[in-house]
Amino acid sequence: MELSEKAVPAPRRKTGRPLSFDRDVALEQAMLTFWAYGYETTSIVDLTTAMGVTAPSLYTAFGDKKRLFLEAVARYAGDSAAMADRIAGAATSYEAARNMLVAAATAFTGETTPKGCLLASATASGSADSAEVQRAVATIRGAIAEHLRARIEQDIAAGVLPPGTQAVSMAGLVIAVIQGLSVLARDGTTRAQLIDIGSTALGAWPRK
Amino acid sequence: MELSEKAVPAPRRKTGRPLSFDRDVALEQAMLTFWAYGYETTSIVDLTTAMGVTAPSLYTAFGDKKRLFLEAVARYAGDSAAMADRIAGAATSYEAARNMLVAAATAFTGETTPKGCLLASATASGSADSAEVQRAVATIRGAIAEHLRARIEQDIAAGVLPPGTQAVSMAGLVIAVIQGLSVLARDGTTRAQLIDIGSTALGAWPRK
DNA sequence: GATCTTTCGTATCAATCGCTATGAAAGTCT
DNA sequence: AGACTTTCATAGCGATTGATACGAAAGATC
Repeated sequence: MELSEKAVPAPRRKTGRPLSFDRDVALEQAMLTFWAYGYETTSIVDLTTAMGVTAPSLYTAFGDKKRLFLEAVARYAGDSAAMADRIAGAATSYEAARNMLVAAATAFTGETTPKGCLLASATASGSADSAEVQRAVATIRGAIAEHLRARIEQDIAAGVLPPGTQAVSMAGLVIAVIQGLSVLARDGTTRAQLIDIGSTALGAWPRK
Repeated sequence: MELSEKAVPAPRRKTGRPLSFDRDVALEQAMLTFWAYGYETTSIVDLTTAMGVTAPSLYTAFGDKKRLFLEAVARYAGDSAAMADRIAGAATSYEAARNMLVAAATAFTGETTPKGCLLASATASGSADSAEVQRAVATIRGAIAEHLRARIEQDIAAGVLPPGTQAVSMAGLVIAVIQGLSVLARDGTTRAQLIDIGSTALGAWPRK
């Protein structure tokens, strides 16, 4: 379960002038800004304004824009990792999928957070500069899909799901629907409608 | 069936020096560039390079970046409008949905076109500047969903689908899966896998 | 051919992009 | 206290952003 690799939060020297701001709070604000505007379309000024920090402080504390984004994604995925934990903990893969879909629909329509999914909204670009960013979010999606796939295989082996069940396709469907819900959430679709769509998707779940 | 409002291609004066380039070809290249890089992350230089046109020519022929994008989207949606036509023409709403999903999975993994969906990749940003762009692509998604919903209602009335069928949720699911397939296509998922996921989603279709 | 209209290529515009040089300030260390 | 280390705020770096001013060039109209 290493979705976020902890990314070495900071060396934290023993001497020198201490940070005048709360690093975690600033990172949280950066995450929300990236969540709202995406990676390339979030400017350093946007970040420094939201974080309440000057540009040099941002760079000394987080490296550069890309590393700040990756750290923000790791924090965001930390919440997703908790969701991934629920995959293993769920009674069945069906319930795991249902929990994921409902959690996604709820998170994507939060009132104190931007609409949609940070991972889905991160990159609209295929530029070489943001290739690493694209890989990072794709890796997280792949990891979540892999966890769900393994949980489905487990149900197949246990006889909860029919032998012919396509675990990869089922897991892929859940991920696709979740990312699709993010798009619809940005379009203004309500939480109730998103949950209905997620519930409808579960109709594709094989029954024994 | 007015998905793309034709957007007034150009006034086309009778006098003056004629365009030295093919406007349709240039628009096609602009569409492909936006498709690959998104709206905000596509620069004017990117466009002029791909279109083989200088910046002043681009502005005199297409207005500004936003109008060029909207016209490019209208052209892209023209292909989607053909897909929407197939909704009405399909024997059942199930086959309409199946055709849409397969067509999407195929288009999103084309070898001569960028990966994913232009509409899904257009905006990663919620900035005020691109609000109109976001509304435009959302409107197209809504129009396609509405066509499919109407086709589903038609099947319900004809007794092809059970009376309790949630047409809005079913149509929303198809749109969500299609937009999700775009994300997965960008991640590198193969065409075969995308088609499998689309086929799996159809398992949610109500049976009489 | 003269005139008019429009597009052409060249050379930019101000604004913003991500990022940093610089020296003063604020701490911890011996 | 004095030396050392790191962050602070100010100011600005070169590069790129979307969009144009300008005059020459190319065609239609008379």
